[in-house]
Amino acid sequence: MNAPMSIQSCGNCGLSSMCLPLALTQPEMTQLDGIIKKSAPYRRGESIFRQGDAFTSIYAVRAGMVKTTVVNALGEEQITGFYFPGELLGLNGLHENVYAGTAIALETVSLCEIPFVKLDELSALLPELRRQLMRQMSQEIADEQNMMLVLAKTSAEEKLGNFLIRLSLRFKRLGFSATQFRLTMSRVDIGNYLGLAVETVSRTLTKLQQRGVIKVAGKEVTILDMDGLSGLNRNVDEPAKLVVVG
Amino acid sequence: MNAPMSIQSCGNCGLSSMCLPLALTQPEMTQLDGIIKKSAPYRRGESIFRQGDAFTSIYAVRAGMVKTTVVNALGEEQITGFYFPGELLGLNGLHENVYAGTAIALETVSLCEIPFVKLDELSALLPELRRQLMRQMSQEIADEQNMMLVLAKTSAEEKLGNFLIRLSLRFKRLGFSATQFRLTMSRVDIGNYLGLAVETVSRTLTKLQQRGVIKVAGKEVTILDMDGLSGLNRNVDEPAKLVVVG
DNA sequence: TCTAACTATTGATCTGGATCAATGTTCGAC
DNA sequence: GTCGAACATTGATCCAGATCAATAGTTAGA
Repeated sequence: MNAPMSIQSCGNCGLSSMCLPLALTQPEMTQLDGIIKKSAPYRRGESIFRQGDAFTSIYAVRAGMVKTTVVNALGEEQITGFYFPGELLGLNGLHENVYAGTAIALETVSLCEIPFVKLDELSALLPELRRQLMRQMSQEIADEQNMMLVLAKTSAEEKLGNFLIRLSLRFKRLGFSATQFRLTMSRVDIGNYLGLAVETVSRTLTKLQQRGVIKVAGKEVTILDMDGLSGLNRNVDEPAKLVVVG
Repeated sequence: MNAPMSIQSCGNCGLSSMCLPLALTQPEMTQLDGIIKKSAPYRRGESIFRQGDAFTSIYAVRAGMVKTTVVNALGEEQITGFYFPGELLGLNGLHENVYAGTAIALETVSLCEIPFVKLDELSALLPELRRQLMRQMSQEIADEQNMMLVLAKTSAEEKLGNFLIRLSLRFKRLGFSATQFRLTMSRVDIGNYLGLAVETVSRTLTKLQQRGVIKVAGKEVTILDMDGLSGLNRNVDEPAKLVVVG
């Protein structure tokens, strides 16, 4: 009944720290303050940038959750990520000076905007900022490679299990409960992201609940058996077979 | 019968240009020369770095093709990319100072090695190097997001079509024929990369050949109908339906 | 040159998840 | 509150691609 609460965090995120764990001196921070702009809040469904737009800025999420998508020539859309407070949007835009995807607010979202021109100047002046930016890009590359593994290899159960665990870790990092949280995104979004039909997402969540691994009530999820969730595995019954044989 | 020819390129790749399209002044190039090391050749199957190894260097491919893989907790392996001359390896390692995947030579490969410590110093001194590195990272992020779309959404035919087209574009960029080339990697590797069983790769290639879109002879591939390949689409017959209705 | 071990193709069968269909639930706007 | 639209669940059926199986072809090494 309450307005849905967006993920508020970044309490430690002054503008000057760019939502990043940066160790800067006071003059450096002052320097950043003049450049990083706090954006007006975006509402649910609004786009922050669109695929093909001229690349102008990188954004750091301050509050709320954002999804990013890419569209191919056939018009098929794929969700490429969900972004939490403290994470960076637009890192795929430096390449051709055009955003390679679209970013859409899943709830009320506020951002820091870092104009790229300025960022380039600053990179030269603030080595720690440059390093942090590269680390974040590196992290994104690693994350996406792991996502490729999930998409290519796993069953519906494994995909959902992996998805919930990764959400859990990120809520935890933000200081929220790792075992109980709200799915900001719709089932359709989850399905799109994981390469599953909505119906399969629904069925699989039900199945996991029946098995006592999680509890689902609408958007509210509770993880009851973290090991069970992370151990999801095509061959769980193989050890049992061995017992029988013996 | 001949020893398989590795992809030789980077004729324009002096060590000092790091296999990258960099516009540097002469003193800058001299500076780079002292830092970038030309590696001894790696043989087919040898690893350049392994998942979990301490991150020391970024590598630029000079000749030959490399595959990268990630392994998850269950030991499932996923090929995350094939790397051509001029492309960079190890970009996912900056994050935690550990390589987040393994790189393996698919044929005889030679590399440039750029020690990261030095790279960090240089980034401050050579803005163009820093920008280029960031562009490459950005490119990799965008590529992987597109791969997520391919993995999540497309049929076996679309996957293979997309795969062949992307190979084609890269051969073209290296100055080779865009319509006739050799698949350096095995069918198993292709299947793993695209999330398909080997048998499906084989069958689908045969099907595409029967349809006259490509010609396959072992590892040798000829693209006969580029548009047919790129237009692979679940709903190709829908326009026809409309005609019938009218 | 021969052999053993990969690598690739082709066929037969099976199945997980897509698709189609119907119903139930939630939520924002009024 | 109540209406309509979007979102979610559940059931029935179907099919693309996995898996199992057998056969070729290719390649490295003795």
